[in-house]
Amino acid sequence: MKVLCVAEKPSIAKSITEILSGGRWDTRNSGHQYIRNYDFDYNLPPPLGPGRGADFTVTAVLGHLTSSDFDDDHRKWSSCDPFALFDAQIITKVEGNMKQVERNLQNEARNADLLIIWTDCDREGEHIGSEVATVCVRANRRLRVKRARFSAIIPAQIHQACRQANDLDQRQADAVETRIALDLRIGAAFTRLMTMSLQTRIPEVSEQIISYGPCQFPTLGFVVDQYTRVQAFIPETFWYIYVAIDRVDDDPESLEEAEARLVEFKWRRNHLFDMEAAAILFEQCALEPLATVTKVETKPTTKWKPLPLTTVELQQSGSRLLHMAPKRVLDLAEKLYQKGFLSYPRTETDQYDKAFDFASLVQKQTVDNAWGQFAQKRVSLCVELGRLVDGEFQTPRNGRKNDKAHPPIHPTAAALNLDGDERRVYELVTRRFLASCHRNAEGKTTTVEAEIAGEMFSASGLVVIRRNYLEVYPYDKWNGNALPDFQDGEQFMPDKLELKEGQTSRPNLLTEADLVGLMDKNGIGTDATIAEHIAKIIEREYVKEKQEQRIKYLVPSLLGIGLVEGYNQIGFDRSLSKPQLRAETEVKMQMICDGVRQKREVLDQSVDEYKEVYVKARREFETIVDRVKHYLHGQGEEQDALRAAARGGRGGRGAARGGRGAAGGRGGRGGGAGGAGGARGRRNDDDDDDDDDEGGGGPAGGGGAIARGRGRGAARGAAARGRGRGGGDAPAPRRRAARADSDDPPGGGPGATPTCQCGNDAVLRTATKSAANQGRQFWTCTKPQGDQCGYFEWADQAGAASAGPSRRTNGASRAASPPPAKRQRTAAAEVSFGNDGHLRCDCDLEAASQFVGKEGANKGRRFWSCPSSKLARCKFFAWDDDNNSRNGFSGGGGSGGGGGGGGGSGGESYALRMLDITDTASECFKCGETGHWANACPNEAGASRSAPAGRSGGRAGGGGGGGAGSNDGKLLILVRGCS
DNA sequence: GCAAGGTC
Repeated sequence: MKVLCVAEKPSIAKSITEILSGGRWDTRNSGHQYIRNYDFDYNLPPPLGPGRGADFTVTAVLGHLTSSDFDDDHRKWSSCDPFALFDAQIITKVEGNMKQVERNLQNEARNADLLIIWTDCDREGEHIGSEVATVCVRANRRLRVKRARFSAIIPAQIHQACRQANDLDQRQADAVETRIALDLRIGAAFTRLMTMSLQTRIPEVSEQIISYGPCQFPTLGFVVDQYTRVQAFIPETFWYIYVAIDRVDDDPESLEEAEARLVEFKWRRNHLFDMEAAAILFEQCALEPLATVTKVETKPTTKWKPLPLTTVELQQSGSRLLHMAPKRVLDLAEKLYQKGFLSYPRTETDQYDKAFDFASLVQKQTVDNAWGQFAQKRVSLCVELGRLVDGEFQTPRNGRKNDKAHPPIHPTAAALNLDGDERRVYELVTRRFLASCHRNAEGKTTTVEAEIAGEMFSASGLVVIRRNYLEVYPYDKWNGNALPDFQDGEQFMPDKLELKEGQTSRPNLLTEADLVGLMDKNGIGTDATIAEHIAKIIEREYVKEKQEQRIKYLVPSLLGIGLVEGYNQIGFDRSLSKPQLRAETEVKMQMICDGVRQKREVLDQSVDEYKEVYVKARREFETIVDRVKHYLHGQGEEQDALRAAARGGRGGRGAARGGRGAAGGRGGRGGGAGGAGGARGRRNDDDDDDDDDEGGGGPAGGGGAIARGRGRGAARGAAARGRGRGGGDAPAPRRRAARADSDDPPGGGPGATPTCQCGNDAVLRTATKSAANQGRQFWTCTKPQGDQCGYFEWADQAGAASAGPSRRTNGASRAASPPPAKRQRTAAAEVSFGNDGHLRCDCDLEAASQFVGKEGANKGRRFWSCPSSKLARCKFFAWDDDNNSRNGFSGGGGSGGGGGGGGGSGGESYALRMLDITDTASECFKCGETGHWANACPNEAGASRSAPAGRSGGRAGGGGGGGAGSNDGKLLILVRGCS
């Protein structure tokens, strides 16, 4: 009995042969350079075979045998209206060098009694199997056809699959045929429509193919979407309390050392978008700065080793870590596979079979110069025990994916003579494999929680105990930062207690690795084709690559944006540039597989739907032309920036963005490095980990300290001084837009479109970034971000009080924009003194006065606070004898140093004031001396740290208008007043 | 000249 086995590719044919033949086979040419025919005897028991002595031949195809195209009447572009392609006949035939493959099948099938299909166990595999069966049966009508189903290339499964071969699943093959026909009709029709219409209308693209494809367009859509998101981003300012302590007693040698040894505490509230609220809470802390440690907890932690490697992961990590295009990574892996160094590189599987032979594969790596020692150390134990055992070794983690055809990508042989990018890809795969065979890294984290005036802060530290897999996997970073000892219940005086300002950070454009991930997640393309789709939209010039340092970002081209915007403006139910359409096709294919719907029915319905879309697109094609022209010919800022981006200017953080221009007029604001914080995605992170990194630093966005902690700067020398960020760290406090001197334009009442400072109608946008304001609408300048005038106003506040706030914010004392997000306060709350002349607290209650009873310099001093009971009490506080504060209530802001500007418009009913610690008004309320604060009182017993000598005379920091930027020695404090 | 999916 003769049995013909046909695999999807030569590699599988060989593997099957090795297993079924027991290592003894003959081989023949097939007529195709890549395909061999293997002959051997096999014991195939009934019912399929005769038992011993079945005469087996194993061969392969090279993927799909046939290709599909339109008939002659429709193949030429000029032959028909593209619309006709929806109904044109499709001819499916074997072409080109596949004819050699076909001939080999025919020759082998003629003498065979049984055909066993060994294609991959997925939908495409089923279709390829049906193609094979069709060719073979045509050559031999008596041929019986069976399908072997296997989930891994391991002996037990392969033997079982052979003996229990069942039938081909025609439904799956039908589903693929549906996909093939739909893709061809839709792709060709839309591509011809777009290319022919645009080529004649727009000279710049007269030579270009403007293609549409159900995968390439959503891919382009992802790039454009992200670009739009970057463009639309409006940074929001937030505030947070920063606490840090230096637990080392010696003075630091340098500024760097001083910075490095600070233990930073994160505020449990993270940050607030309401400056008032943050300032109130900060004030509360500043008045009672002594911190109490409420919890010290140390627990073990692990950094997880990487999962076994899939194709998508290989492309993503190759792109991130090796900075290669995903397609190049895959091409090189393919080469390495053909040379026998790597396993099959197109796999969705991230779990190894239980019987996988790790030991011998690790053994093969012991000869490598770079990681051989690592492998040797582990393999000795391994060989000793004959298998991988838990302990030094651990079997790899299991992911959730299994394509039932291939194992995860792993090295199959040592490769000592590779160089260049081939070596780098091999190294990545091999290190990942060795890492996945090792143990997770182990460490311990310590978390210290501390309370200051009711506010909670925490610091955490990490000690790496065993690096384990990290030894061989340098792509992951895990660095310890041990915390000094803190004791539960201990009290300490922070070295820094600051109200800092930060901004939400702008999202980045997509990297290729990001895009691979998005496509994978949305089902656009397959592991083997994702890279091709990305390459395609670059080749079509819809998207440009932009190198920024070592990261490559994807920027849509003017053409790309124009196309997507054009289709979006036409307004289809389901946008052509979104992944939903592809997802729907996928659902339909699944229905065919499940037998719920027939191929013909799905095809007819889908074609009808796409015909409608086509007709609408053709009817309104002028919109697309218009949008493409708008971008290609337009001279606006955005177009210029995109052109610059395409040429290779800056790109990473928004090609067409003009920095923080929108926030103009914010003199002296620090935090130039804003945005580098934890809110960023991981895409810029070279770390290849996929799990829970420790740390993460402070709140997102950069920050400028508004108020410095105790002024130790002068006493300790420059090292401990403020960091002196660009232009002065202390801004004048952000002011509310509310002003009495309205310069409202006529007719600018509620409901009208406000005018920005350029004199144009403002545009209404929706905030997306901060949780606090998500979905909230605001008015802003219509110009591109880099060129905006800075006008900003929340829609729900705009024009709300025609007697009070201006609709416009222009003028010298205009609020810098964008303002903090905060609720509009009631009119009553803005008045600090009632009609009766009484001071009123934040609750708008008549403030109650009390006298300080506590021993100290302030004993007997009168102050005003909220009259409510302790729990309900607001944070209002004012010294009765503080002239400044009384006078300051009526618009005395703007004494702020550092930042300069902004402060002092009249009519503000409350203001943040900078109190200089050398002012008499700022004497320490513990000892009554000036020159220091209470939190650094050298005369105070019981503070955990004693003040360094000489501090009391030192007024730290310059604080002058936008100068050196240090604000040490100044306390920003909220005081309230009235006009 | 068009798509997307296999493969070398």
